[in-house]
Amino acid sequence: MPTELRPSQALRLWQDVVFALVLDGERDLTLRQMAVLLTVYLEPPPHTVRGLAEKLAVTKPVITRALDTMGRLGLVTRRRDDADRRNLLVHRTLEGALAVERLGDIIVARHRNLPP
Amino acid sequence: MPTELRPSQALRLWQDVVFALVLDGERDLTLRQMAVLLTVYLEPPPHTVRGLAEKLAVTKPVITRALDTMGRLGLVTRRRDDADRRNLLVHRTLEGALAVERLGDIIVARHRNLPP
DNA sequence: CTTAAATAGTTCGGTTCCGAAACGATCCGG
DNA sequence: CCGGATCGTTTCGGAACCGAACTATTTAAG
Repeated sequence: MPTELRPSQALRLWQDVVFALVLDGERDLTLRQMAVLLTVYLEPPPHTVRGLAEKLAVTKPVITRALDTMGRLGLVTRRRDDADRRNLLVHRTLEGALAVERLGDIIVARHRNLPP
Repeated sequence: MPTELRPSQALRLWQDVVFALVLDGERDLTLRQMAVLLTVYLEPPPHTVRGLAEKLAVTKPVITRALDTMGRLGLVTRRRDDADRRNLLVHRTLEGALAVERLGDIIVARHRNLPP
């Protein structure tokens, strides 16, 4: 575990990363969309609409729309579950993995440059 | 400066905090709105619409609308500058300071609970 | 005094997002 | 089979947000 982070440092880190995301100009993901993206890439599969909706405490259409948007951006794909064809499994993509990796690098870099 | 943060830890931290914000149920602030809020509370005054727009590389209406929303939520107030009455100075509020403080505490707590 | 520049706000058409409800597709127990 | 339950999507009206262009107020320059 890293050493303790002071509140002022934590806020500075958060501000730096938020700024990096905003300034990047690219399409801003909603906080909810970001939560979906990180869940898909950080937690073990399978990921279903129902499961994501429960985890985020939001309605299912929110997940459907988030997947629409992120699918358009190439960050995830949807595939039917052959075992139970009602289910829809969310899969990772190379592009999505790279985007998440970039986010991780941004956070690490801003954390490294934090004032003492 | 805290010890180095690994990318996997950084992403887990980001996910934890985003989840805390999403689950809080309260109306989600946009990333841009969050950037404005943190700038007002972490950087020295004065803060003008023009200055915030330049810093975020967005148009002025974006700032005006963000201040509208945050003003409705009681997170900031606007006051005319008596020295130059074209300017509008963004001021902090008690409620806003508490909200930012809560965010800092969330980040610190999630950082502390990070797996090794 | 008059004109140009600067500042913040407003209007416009279009896009995205929201929750609730209705909908079709699929599975399962009897 | 078949009726109910489950799953994801779509539809609906309403709200928020966006950039571009325009307006109103105030300052500064000539």
